[in-house]
Amino acid sequence: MNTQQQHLDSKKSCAHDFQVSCGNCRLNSICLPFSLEARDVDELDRIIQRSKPLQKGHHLYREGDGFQSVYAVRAGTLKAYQTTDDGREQVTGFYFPGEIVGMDGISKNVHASSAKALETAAVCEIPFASLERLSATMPQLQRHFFQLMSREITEDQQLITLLSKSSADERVAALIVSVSARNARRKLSATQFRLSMSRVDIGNYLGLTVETVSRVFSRMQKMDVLRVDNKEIEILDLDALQRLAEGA
Amino acid sequence: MNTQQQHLDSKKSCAHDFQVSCGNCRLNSICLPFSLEARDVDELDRIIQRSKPLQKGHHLYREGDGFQSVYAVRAGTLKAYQTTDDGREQVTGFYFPGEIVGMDGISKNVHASSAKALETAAVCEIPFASLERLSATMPQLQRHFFQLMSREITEDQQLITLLSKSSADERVAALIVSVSARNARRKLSATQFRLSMSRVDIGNYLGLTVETVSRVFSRMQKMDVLRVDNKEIEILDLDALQRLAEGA
DNA sequence: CGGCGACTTGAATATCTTCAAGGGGGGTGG
DNA sequence: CCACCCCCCTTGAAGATATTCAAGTCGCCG
Repeated sequence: MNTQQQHLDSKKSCAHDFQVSCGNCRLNSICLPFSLEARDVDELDRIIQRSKPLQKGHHLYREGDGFQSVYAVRAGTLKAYQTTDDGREQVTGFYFPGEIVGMDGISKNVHASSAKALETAAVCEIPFASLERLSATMPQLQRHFFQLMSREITEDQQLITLLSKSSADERVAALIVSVSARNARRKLSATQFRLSMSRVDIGNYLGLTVETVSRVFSRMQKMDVLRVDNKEIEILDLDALQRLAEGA
Repeated sequence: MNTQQQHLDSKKSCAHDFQVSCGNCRLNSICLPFSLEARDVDELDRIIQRSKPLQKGHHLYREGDGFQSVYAVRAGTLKAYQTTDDGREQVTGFYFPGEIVGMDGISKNVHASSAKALETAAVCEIPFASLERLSATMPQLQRHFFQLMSREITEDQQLITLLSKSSADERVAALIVSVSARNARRKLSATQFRLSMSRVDIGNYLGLTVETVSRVFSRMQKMDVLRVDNKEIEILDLDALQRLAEGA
């Protein structure tokens, strides 16, 4: 890819770039550029702003902030959460590299949730107005973004089903399986990884208390399905875990 | 609106039309045409297919069906639901007139859920390929559809919060408040209406058993917040109900 | 080294579910 | 037109699951 190589070179000259371009990003096959032609990727590249790393605990945006952009996660993990009227927090999702966060702000031009880095993270900012403009001329991009939003919908609905129908064991199993699958998608180990989120966040996300999450981990360890060492997870029996997640 | 009147007349000549056009639809201010100019509405009109009524219990589409279109509800109520691997059903949403159903199919070109009429219903079918094409030339339509999808995301996330954090009373109260608000949006009574869904569907949607839903209704009746007569609901104290929904 | 936050574990309690039984309304067929 | 049946809804009592409260451990950062 000659054009990509040129891009790479031209960008390297700028000391403020933290990553070069979508064209040579390790994640481009699962991220927004997916299914775009090389020349279209370059166009997309031009509207994307790569910012400096986001420190652990810092916010990408907050509930109520004006909506300007969606963000592709490049490194690290984010959590999205809402605060209820009475001050409680609800984690609505975790976002891994290659995934898009911030689409909840489109509807009202205001972010409906906050996004916070669970560990040092990096994101690509995609100004939504530019994305809309580009989408009008690039049908594939328009389609792909529709698909990404639709995927967010179906994933939320899966979580709804999980919260509505499943026991504590099933919920935790489903989360671990999900993290495992998303790791595999990025060519990382599906069976050994570090959970970037705390037990509190997990419980919050799954509608359980910390204590319950902890107990479930212990139980699964006793069943030789998992090996848990603080945040380090090793899946010993992925099949069993999947069966658990589906309510066996 | 002269163009609308013409439209109306020209359509009336066709005996198979069940409704005339977006231009004179009672719901156009809350439905897809929202924020479009009159001439754009006409263009939208041309791609929309108005079908004959959908009988109670019949499916608009089923999980696994190829995705072709999204649908605007014109009359009646639909429920969307998924079937889990072990055969259980999860209701993921109720759809009232003016609302769009079927967006979950965009992501994989296959419907991720089924949609079924809870009472005799009518829908406007919007072929998605045409909508995409039109969106490329009508920025407002593109934007509005992005917004509708984003709204579905934020609504799903609200349901997630409800399922994750709220007691049975709060869940039921929230549903009633939601139905009330959606009625008001259509200029119907916010305090008196007929619930088109069964207790089973309500429980399924809210992650509760039928019995629990029934008990909650009874309790609220005793508290003089609601008057419940089978499916007929009268809200006696909307404030109290809202406070309940927010966890008072 | 000290302290604080995150995690684990146990016992008591609450909420919701499950199981069981009965009432009522609408539709169908006699 | 009435009777019957089926489905939906309601209510009660027993039981299960997760929460709450409480205490203690572990690891990390200052």
